Amino acid sequence: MYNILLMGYIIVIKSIRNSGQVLKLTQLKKNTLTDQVEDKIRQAIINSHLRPGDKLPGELEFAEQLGVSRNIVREAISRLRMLGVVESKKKRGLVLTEPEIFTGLESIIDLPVLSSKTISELYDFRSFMELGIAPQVIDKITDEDIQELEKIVKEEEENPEDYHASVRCDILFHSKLYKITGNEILQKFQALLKPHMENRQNLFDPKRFENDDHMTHRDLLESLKKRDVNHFMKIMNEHLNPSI
Amino acid sequence: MYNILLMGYIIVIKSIRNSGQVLKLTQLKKNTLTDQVEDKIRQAIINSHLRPGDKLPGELEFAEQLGVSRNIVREAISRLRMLGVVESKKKRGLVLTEPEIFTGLESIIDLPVLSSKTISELYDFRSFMELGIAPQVIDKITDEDIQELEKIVKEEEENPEDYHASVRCDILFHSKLYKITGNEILQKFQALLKPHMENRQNLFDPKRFENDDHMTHRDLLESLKKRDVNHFMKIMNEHLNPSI
DNA sequence: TTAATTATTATGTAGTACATAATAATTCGA
DNA sequence: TCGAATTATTATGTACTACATAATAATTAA
Repeated sequence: MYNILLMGYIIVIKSIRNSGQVLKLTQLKKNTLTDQVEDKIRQAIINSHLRPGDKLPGELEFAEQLGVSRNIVREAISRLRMLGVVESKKKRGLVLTEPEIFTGLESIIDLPVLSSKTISELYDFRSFMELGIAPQVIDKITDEDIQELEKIVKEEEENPEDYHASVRCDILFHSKLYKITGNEILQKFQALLKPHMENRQNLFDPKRFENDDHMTHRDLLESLKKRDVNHFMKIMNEHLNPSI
Repeated sequence: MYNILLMGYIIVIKSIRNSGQVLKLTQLKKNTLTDQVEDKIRQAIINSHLRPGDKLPGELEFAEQLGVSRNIVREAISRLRMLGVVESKKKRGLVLTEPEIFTGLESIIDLPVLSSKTISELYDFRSFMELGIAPQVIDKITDEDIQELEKIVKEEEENPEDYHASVRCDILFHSKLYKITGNEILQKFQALLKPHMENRQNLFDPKRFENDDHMTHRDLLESLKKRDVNHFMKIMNEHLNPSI
């Protein structure tokens, strides 16, 4: 498989019959100059083993070296700046920075462009983690953490009829578990999905509360007190997937 | 707390003493025009309830309406285009599209800008999921899946000394589990981290293989055959966290 | 010597110009 | 009259120029 450049298009040729037959063009993908320059700059960063804080060439230098207008270079850099990969200040030029890992996700999550399937998968994704953190939670949980969880559960138990309180406590309870792991990426991810969750009741399926033998936050908390991983995973699974 | 606009700066005033004292400027944050326009366009998309496939105003219309140069608008749109939120074709203008959810993450993951802490947390993040998918795996696994896993495990067992084969089989085995869940976001995420994992042996800690009573892929497979969630979670946890 | 002032320079923004491609409008031929 | 071919139109893609702005470097003045 190789590529040829033709009339501004990059034609990806996956297979060519040598027996005199016609070319088979399976994919046709146009890269704008901006795309190419963005890639070049990214490659330059990788190849030069730059680290956050290091200085990059100026816009004009990029433009000259790549033979494109400063305009194009600015568009490319603008993307990297949005992602938090570089910062640019007047006179000082470009400086490599450490980005927030979910900056890109954050900037699309609130747009009405994600399919319901994707949203649904995101929720599952989150549910996976909720269970998966069990060992870390058991490993790291302190007595203070348990006291805090106790408070949340008590507030929930005192308002058995208040739906909104239930939702709030649910989020509080699980957020606290995230926090116990100490994993900041996890917490960022959860914070990103939070606004969505609060608008979607279907996550907090009322059926879960109708069933008498479903696992409540109280059950989870009591299990946590035992500090038994396997037991906690079992209860958490039954809490998250009451139908199983 | 409120903001004022002064000489191109947005000055965030957090507190003002009324007793005749001077202003206290706690934060000074400059938003470039491009940042603002990008935000405007994103807000426009949200407020207009546009869906993928819908058409957006042209660059010039944005520029006129916002009172900025076309240059600025192009930079802002360029960012959205990179994220896969919009596509722009000549004459047709801008069209809203559904982005890949991890496009942003994908474009920074290979850059040498992430701290070792972040990388480490990412791996933990992945480890959480590896365990968290257990219920879905048990729920959805077919006999064919088990046969396929059997093949992978056998290949691993036939090359007990080959380190690279071990790593490859490890990835194959767990990737297969991801696939069984059917969650595409999960698979994308895993694919994103794969190149990193292959370069980092510390993930495949040799200690795991030194210990005689650690849980192997064979153990995981045999547990899967029983289709017992709790047992599988237990084994998976011991496989992932042999020290515990 | 140090503080104040003045260049210098790279980014930020504006504006013009033209190429290009996709669509719309028009013309031409049967 | 209809359909095909041609031409016009229009929005994006790229280039270039110009100037404001801010941060640094260089210079001058006390």
